[in-house]
Amino acid sequence: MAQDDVYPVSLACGDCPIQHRAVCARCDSEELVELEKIKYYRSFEAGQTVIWAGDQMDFVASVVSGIATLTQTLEDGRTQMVGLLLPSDFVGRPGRARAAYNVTATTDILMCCFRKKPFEEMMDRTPHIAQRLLQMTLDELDAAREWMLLLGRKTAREKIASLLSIVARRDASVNMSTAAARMTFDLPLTREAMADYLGLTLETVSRQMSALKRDGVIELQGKRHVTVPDMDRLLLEAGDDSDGGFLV
Amino acid sequence: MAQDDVYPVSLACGDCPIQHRAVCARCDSEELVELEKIKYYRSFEAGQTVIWAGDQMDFVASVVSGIATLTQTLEDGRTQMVGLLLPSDFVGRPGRARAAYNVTATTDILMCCFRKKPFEEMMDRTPHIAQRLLQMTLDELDAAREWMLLLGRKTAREKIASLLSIVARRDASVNMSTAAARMTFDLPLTREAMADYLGLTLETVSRQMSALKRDGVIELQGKRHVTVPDMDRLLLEAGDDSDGGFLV
DNA sequence: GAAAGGGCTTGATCTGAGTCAAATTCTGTT
DNA sequence: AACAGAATTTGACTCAGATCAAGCCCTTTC
Repeated sequence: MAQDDVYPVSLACGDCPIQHRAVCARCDSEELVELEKIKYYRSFEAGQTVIWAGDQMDFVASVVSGIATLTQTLEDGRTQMVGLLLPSDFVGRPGRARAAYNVTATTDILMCCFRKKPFEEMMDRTPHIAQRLLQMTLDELDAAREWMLLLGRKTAREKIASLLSIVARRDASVNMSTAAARMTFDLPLTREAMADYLGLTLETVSRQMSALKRDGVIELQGKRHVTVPDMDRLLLEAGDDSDGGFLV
Repeated sequence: MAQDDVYPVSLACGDCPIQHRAVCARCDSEELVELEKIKYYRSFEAGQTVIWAGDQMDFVASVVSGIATLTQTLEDGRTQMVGLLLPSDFVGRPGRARAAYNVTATTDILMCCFRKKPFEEMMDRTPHIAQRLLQMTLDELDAAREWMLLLGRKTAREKIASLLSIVARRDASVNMSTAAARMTFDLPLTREAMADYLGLTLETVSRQMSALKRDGVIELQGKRHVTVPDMDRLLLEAGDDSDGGFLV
């Protein structure tokens, strides 16, 4: 994906069919053109820390390609992942200066950045941007709260099933397919990262993955490729009554 | 508190010394006057459900007095509190129609409401409101993420200590006192509500409260009045390295 | 002031997930 | 193809917190 083909569309538009990806030709609005003028790119390798908690943040950014994680840490090293940054997701905030969590690249990533000052000035001129940013933040807040339910009240098995169904759903929306009964996807996380996300240990994650496999809920090809023979069964295991609505 | 004395200041202003309370005379700005024109009030008794998950939301609102909780529930009844609504806190969102969680009054509450349509029109005219709302939402997101760390990685004792220090801090900011070493405050939650907030059972909450009392970290007068002889000790028990920054 | 009921505490026991340790599979490299 | 190192799985054991079950302490009510 060449840099110059990329637009940070999620900031300008919430209605694109491929809204969770970075490129959308339909979005060539005025705001987008303005955003284009003040953007610049930074790339990071897998494993690199993009932002340290406590860092002075003089920019905001949106992920163009790759995956990064938001994590919080206790002094003694216990860590909890608090968010996943996927292409088109936004990080940083206007105003206040210090980062509240670490952002680490899981794969090689490319980020589309805006220095804070011009970005804020632009927000003042085009209310649409602030409103879109508000929408996105509210969605993230809903997702965070759904995650709180998972962390506080679900069993290890339910947690794993929930995570798998979220990754599957995201994958489905990328592929634009309707939610098929049977589907296959890649797990972009190590067992350790899954554990940090779910508030478990990696051993427990591994055991529950094996259990789900033994019970026929999932099939594994290698460690990272997952096939779900029956999506409804997986959702049942996840314990969500609603039809989902997780956002990742 | 007479209704007519009340302004939903948090929407108009983020800089008031009493920003987490509802009344601020300094805030008589133009936006505030506009907000005044479209507001109306609703009150609820303790125990009443203000909003059901899935409800059509045709209004947004800000708490004037009293306390309400946001909760999410699994089919089988397991519940997780995902937020606390205190005076000046905001609930609801422009755009999208359905509520994602239950809102229940803990005490009698008074809410300052705005029908969605006029509120959105106003947001279009005064970008300041959208930006302020964005700030508030980002603060809530940070708080939610800090809570995820608590739910995923802290021990029962640390969870209790964290909750106490949050309530204490909020109380301190209300009383405008500097963080004193020794302080006394009211716990506005039952043991069961604390359990739902912390992802524990009420028995465990009770046991840990007793343990903290036995160890001299807190003193209890009755069930709801807490004295913390040494705030630093409590913060140490909470396991947070940082100087806090929780928002409730 | 007796009874009733809700909130809270305490005890005994159980269990799901953590811990520690070892074996296994996968990956890339020479 | 053999090796090295990391990621993952599996096993044995432990323990923090859940569950089940009384009992206690306040209010409220008659």
